[in-house]
Amino acid sequence: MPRVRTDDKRQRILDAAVRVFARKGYFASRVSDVAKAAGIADGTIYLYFKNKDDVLVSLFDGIMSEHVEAGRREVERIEGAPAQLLAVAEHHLRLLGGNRELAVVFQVELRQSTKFMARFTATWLQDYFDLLQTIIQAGQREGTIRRELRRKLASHAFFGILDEMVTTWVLSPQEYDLAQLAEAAVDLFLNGAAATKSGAAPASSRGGT
Amino acid sequence: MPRVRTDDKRQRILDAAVRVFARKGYFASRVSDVAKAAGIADGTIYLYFKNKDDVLVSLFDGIMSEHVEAGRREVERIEGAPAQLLAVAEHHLRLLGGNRELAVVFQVELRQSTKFMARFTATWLQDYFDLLQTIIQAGQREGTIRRELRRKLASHAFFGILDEMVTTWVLSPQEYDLAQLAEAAVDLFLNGAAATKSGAAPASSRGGT
Amino acid sequence: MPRVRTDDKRQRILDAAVRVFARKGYFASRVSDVAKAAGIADGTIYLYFKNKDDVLVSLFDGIMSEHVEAGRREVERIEGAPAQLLAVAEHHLRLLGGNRELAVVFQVELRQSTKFMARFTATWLQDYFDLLQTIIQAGQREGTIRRELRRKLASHAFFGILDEMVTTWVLSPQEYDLAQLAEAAVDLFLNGAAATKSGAAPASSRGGT
Amino acid sequence: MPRVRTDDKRQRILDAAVRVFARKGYFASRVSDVAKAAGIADGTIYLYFKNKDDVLVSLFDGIMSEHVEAGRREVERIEGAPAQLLAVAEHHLRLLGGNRELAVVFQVELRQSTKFMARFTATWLQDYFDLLQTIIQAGQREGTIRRELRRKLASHAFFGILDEMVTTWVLSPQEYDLAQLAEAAVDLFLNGAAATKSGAAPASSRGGT
DNA sequence: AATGAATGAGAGTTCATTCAT
DNA sequence: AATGAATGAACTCTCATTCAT
Repeated sequence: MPRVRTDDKRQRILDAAVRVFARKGYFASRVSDVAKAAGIADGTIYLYFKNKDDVLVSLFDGIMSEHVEAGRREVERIEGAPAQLLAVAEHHLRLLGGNRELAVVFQVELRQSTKFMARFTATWLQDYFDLLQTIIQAGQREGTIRRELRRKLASHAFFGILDEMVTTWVLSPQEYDLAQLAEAAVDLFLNGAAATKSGAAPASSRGGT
Repeated sequence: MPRVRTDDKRQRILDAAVRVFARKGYFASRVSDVAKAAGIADGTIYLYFKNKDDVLVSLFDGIMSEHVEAGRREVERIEGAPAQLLAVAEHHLRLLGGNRELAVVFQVELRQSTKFMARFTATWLQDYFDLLQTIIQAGQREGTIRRELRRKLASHAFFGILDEMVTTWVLSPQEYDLAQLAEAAVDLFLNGAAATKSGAAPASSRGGT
Repeated sequence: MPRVRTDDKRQRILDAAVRVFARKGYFASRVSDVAKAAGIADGTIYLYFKNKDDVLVSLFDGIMSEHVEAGRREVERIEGAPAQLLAVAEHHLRLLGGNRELAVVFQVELRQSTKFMARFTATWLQDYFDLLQTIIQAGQREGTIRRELRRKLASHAFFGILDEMVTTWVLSPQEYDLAQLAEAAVDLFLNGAAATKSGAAPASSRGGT
Repeated sequence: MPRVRTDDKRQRILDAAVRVFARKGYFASRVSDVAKAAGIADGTIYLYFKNKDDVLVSLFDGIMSEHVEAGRREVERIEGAPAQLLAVAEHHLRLLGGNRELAVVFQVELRQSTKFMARFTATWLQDYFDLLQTIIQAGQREGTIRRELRRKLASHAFFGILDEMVTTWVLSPQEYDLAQLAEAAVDLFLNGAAATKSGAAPASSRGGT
């Protein structure tokens, strides 16, 4: 029992942090706010995290490692780049669309600080891009994605579409289902990247129409 | 004459604040950073502003009062809701699109804190919505906007379209001209609100499809 | 039997404390440092000591009680104040000269804080002075020590000579044998306190000879 | 007036720090203790010093730079290594012998921590040794100090004699005049370093032999 | 009106101590 | 008896704000 508690409590702190950070912003949140929200003493946080920054960073790390890992499992389970991209998109949008507070922290707090963003980009985001590039490369081999496409650019574009959808959803007062946009995201991406071109130019529809 | 010098310095502080806040974020910025950027002593800021919060709030107040006032003048000058909305949209997008740092503060910093958001929403945003509702109401009278439309909802939708465009532009690494999207914004709004229905369902057009 | 194990652990903690305190200083040492050095859990220390201060104080108490007790036994066993003083000096110098870390704690850490010094002076040091005064009084009776000498002053002087020898040794980078200075210390003391005066100038003999 | 205050206040903080550190030890002293003793607010200390450590270090720096500088001036003013060494010794012993609290901090607190000692040794102590070595070298040229003597070793020995005298004085309950030991110190040093060995007549060495 | 030295409340963090196991 | 996770008081340091000049 005393050993099991550990992971439990770490998670309780992270859950509390998401709630507090989403509500007041990272800077305005005090460590004691998080502690109170987690129902523990201030000092206890420092048994599980190096400092306040580490709480935020660990939050990202945990979510991202889980997300990237889930993505990798899907890729092995599913055949074909389009279906794989759909799985990734659904996971991405369901993850954040299922927890508005988490999404707020990811889309708003994370971007706030060069410090966090740099650390985040250097680690998990890179892993995510690697996963996407693996899928795209396979798609190029199997003929579902244009061969001449630069993989790095394409992976960023795909991420950008998803990311923007989440940001829009976060900042929007409307309560629509984010996960349902997964198909639209993949469609948008493939309508510019699929080996067989359609006539539609999806890029122009976004950000302005 | 002493009034002019005074307002001059007040403005210099606000300009400095926009730069500093945009770069480091409101919380991470120290009052002394703003003072240094404005080329004045720390204490001088308190001759023009009640406190640090007041600097940020005054910033929003200044921009918004000017913006809303300009909008009102346009409404009197221009005939027809569609043209009026276009004027408002152009002004909105030109204002923020012409000063990325100001846009960062408006789109990111302002949203950070419930405290600021609440105050902002209660005052200038309400004035802005009132202006939009006046236009919409006139449009309903003149027959260019659907009569059964709830005005409050419609004004928020119009603001939302513009706001999301700005946020996207702020967060985007691309350097496109924001003001040029004004027509698209009005078109999007009217394609769902115009008295003569088109086949498009606005909800589906948004979010990426 | 359970008492033996108990005392065993108490001693292990004290030994660990000497090492840790000597290396990092009392204030910079954490209780957990001592616990780790003793190979036990943090909380276990509190089964044997009231608090951190008590560890340091008990350390002094243990050493001093043993030292004073040994001194008393010598006094009963040996005849004549000069020989008794020599025995005490040898014990004092061998005790600390045989354990540099212990000496560091005694000479440096103990002096650090008025709090410790006061407690120490009030108890064991007083016992030590009492022992010395008993010897001196006997010496005065037997005619080996000057009768008009104020006993309190003399006991402090004797202690001072030894103490300073230890401090010098602790702070010195040289690795000489401290116990060998016992004779010199007694000689120095008696050369100023002996009933029959010699012509030696004590000042020149000091500093180690 | 507002400008002059600056150095004044810095000095007041240092003076207060000497008193507080000498009484309670560096670690046990709180920044607020120093502030209170200096009659200022806690935060004010940080206008003059980087942090608590910096107060202690600055204290050493100030005293030592003054001391070394004074030593250099004496060396230029006085002829002959023996007289120069005497001047340095007198200055050293008068400086610390004139302020017991300062001496406590120098002899006890400074030694406590490798951190401080290392910084101190690397800067001012090195300057002090350089000064001593310059004197010794000149003495070797003029024939008052043995030519084959290693200068580094000799400078350390001289410093060691003075330093130990101060430590003894600090730890001693007696209230003797420390500065009066300067002659004895130089005599002790030259009785092992002088080119022509005398029979230890301190008075004669004074003249420059 | 302007300054900037001074303030002190409050932040993050440490660590001696407790207590359920 | 022993543990070590949890506690929270107390520390150092920051920085928004004040006010004598």
